[in-house]
Amino acid sequence: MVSMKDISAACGVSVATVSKALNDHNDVGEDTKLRIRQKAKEMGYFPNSSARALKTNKSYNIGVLFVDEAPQSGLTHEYFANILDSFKVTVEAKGYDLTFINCNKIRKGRLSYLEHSRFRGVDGVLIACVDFSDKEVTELIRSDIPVVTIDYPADDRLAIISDNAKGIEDLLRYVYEQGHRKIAYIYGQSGSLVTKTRLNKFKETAKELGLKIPERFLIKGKYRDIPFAAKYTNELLDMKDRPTCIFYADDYSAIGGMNEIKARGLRIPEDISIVGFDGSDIVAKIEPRLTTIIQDTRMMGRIAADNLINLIEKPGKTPRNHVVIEGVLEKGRSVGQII
Amino acid sequence: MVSMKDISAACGVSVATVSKALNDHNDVGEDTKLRIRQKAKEMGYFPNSSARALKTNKSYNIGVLFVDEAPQSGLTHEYFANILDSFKVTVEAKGYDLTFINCNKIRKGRLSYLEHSRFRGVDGVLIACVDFSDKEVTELIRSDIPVVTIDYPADDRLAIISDNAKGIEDLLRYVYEQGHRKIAYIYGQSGSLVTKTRLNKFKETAKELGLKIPERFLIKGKYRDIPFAAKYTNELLDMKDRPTCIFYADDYSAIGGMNEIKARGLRIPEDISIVGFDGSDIVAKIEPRLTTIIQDTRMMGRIAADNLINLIEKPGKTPRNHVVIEGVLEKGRSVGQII
DNA sequence: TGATTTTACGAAAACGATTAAGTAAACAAC
DNA sequence: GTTGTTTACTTAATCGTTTTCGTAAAATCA
Repeated sequence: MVSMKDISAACGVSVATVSKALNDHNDVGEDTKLRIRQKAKEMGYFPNSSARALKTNKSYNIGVLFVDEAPQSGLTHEYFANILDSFKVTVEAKGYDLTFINCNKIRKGRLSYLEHSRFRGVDGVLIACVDFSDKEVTELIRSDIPVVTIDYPADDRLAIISDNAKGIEDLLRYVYEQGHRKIAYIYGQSGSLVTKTRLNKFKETAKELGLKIPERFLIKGKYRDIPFAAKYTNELLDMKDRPTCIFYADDYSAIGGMNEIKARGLRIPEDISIVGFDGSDIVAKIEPRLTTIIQDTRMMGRIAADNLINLIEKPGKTPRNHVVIEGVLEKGRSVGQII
Repeated sequence: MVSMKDISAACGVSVATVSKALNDHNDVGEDTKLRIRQKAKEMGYFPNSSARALKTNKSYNIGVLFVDEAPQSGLTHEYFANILDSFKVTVEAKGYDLTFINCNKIRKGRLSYLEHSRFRGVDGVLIACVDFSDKEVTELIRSDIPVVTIDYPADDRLAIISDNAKGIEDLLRYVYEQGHRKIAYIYGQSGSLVTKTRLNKFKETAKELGLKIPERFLIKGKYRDIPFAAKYTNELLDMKDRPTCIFYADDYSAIGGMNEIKARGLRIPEDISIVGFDGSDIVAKIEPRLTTIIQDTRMMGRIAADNLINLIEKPGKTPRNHVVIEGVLEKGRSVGQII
C-alpha cells in the first residue's frame, strides 16, 4: 500500500506537508499542493482509515445495532430492513460507513454493545429492532456515544418514531365509517411500547366513536406470527356474535388470518373484513389488497441518518429529539361496507 | 478510554508486558500475567481496533458488497437479505464484524470498491447482489483480497452457488409428471448467469423429456417485477393455444401472474398452473401455496462465511472453490394434475 | 565456582496518519 | 537597517498497539 511516506519521498517534501496538502491546509504553497496531489493520484494513494481513526478519534463509521436472535427479525424483518437500507444510502452519501455492532466476541470474551461500539470507534449508532428493556441496550443509549433509536423514545436521545397512534386511529375511524361496529383486535406482544401505543389509542378512539369493544375481541397475539394469527382468527370466527372486522398486529399476521378465513369458505371483504399494519411490500400484491397503514420507512431511514450525522458533527444542538413520521392509510380492498 | 499505558502504570510494568500478558505470550510470568489481566478487567480495558489493525494489518472486519441502486435490491431483496443475515451470524460467532463496502465517498472523491476495501482494511469481502460485469466488481474479485461471491463463479475465487440448474430441472420434471405438456417460461433479465443457467437447463430438460416448447412460450421478463409478470401473463393467456402451466422468474413474479389469473376468474391450479422460484417467506403464506424451489439461504450464508474465514486465516489451501447448494422442491398446490 | 542457558521483563521502533511548534527565507514597514 | 510579519515548509510528538531485540537475574550444568 502506498502511504504518505512514499509520496513524501517521491515529491521531496516531508510527510507533514503531504498530509497538509491532501487535507487542503493553507500553509502549503499552491504549486506544491498541486504537485503532491498529482503524485498521490498517480501513485494510487488513498488514506488508511485505521491510522486516521487512531489519530483523529473519528472513524467515519456508524454502528448498527440490529439484534436477530428470533427468526424473522434483524435483517430479514422487512420493516427494519427497509429503514436500514434507506439509512445506509443516506449515510454513505455523506461519507460514512456502516458496521454491525452485535453480540460479537473478540478473541475470547464477549463485548457489551457499548464496549463493542468503543472497540470499533464508531461515531454513532443506529439502534433498531432490539429489546429496549435489555440492560446492554440501555447502557449504550445512556452513553456519550451519539445514538438514534427507531420506534423507541428514550428521554433526551434522538428517536425516529412512526406514528403508531395516528395510524391505528386512522384505521379505526375508516373502518367505522364503512359501517363496522363489531371490531376485534389481535395485537402484538404486550412488552413493547409500540404495542401499548397502538392498543391504548385503539381503545381511546373506540371510546370517542362510542364503540363498545368487548374484552373477548381484544386478543394478545404476536407480531409476524402466522400460526398464532390463524389460531386466534379461528377463535374469533367461532364466537356466536363474531366481529365484522378484525385488526391484526401487522400485515404478516393479517395474511395468516386471511388464509384461515378463506379456508372456511368465507369471502373478504363480503363476509368479513380485515386490517393489517406496516405496509409490507408483498401486501400490495395479494388479493384482495390489504387495508393497512403504510409506514414511510424510506423517510424514517433518511431522517434517522440526517439527524444522527447532524448530532455527530455538531454536537450540542439537535433541533428536535423525537421525530414522528406519519404513515399513510392504504384503503385497499379488504374492508367492506356495512349498510 | 483506558489504554495499555494506564494498565502498565497501574501495574508497574511496561506496556510491552501488558500487551504480551493480554495476548498470552509465553515470555511473561504466570503471576504477572494474572495480575495484569485482573487489573485490565478491573479498569474496564478493551483494545482499540484501529490501533490493532494499524499495527497488525488485520482488522477482523469483513466487507459486504451489496449494491442497491434499483429498488427491491440490496438489503430489501429477501433472498440476499436472508443470505446476509446468516452470513453475519456466522462471522460474528468467529469474532469478525461486518462493514458495508459500497459506493461511498470519503471527504471528496469516490473510492472504487477495491480502494474502499483497502481503505477500511477489511480482511475479506462478501460479494452478492451486484452486476458482475461491472468493472469495479471485477477489479475487486481479481485483487489479492480474499473474496467470496454468491451465485457467480469467478474462475479461481470462492463462490457459493445455489443449484439453479437442478432446481429448474426438478421443477420441470415435476410439472411434466403432473401431466403438463404446454409449459411457458417467463424468465429474468438475460444478462445474468443465473438466468442463462436456468433457461439453458429448462430447454435441455424439455428436450430430454421430449417436450416441444414453442418460442412464443419463452418470454424474457424481469426479476421481481410484478407489472411485467402481469403483462406477459396476459399475453400468454390471450394466446389461442395457451399453456397449461407458467414458470416465473421468481416467486414475486409468480404472485404478479397469480393476481392477473385470478382477476380473469381463472382458478389455480384447476384452470392453469403456476410455478415460482426462490422460496420467499411470504409465498408459503398465500393461497394456493406456490410450487417453487426453496433455496437454502441459511446454509448458503453459513458456508460462505465459513469458507471465507478459512481462506482468510489459512490462505493458500481452500478445499473447494465453488460450492453448489441444492434447493428443495416445494410442491405446494399451484400445480394441478392433468389427466 | 564459573560458564551457559533459561526466564521474565523492558526499551524502542514501527504501523500511517495528524498537528502543534519551530524555523528559514522573503517581504513589508518604519 | 532593524524589526516585524508572512509564507512555506520541517521536526517531532502523538494516537494505542505489536514485536524485535536486548539484558539482567535466576536457574542449570559441568
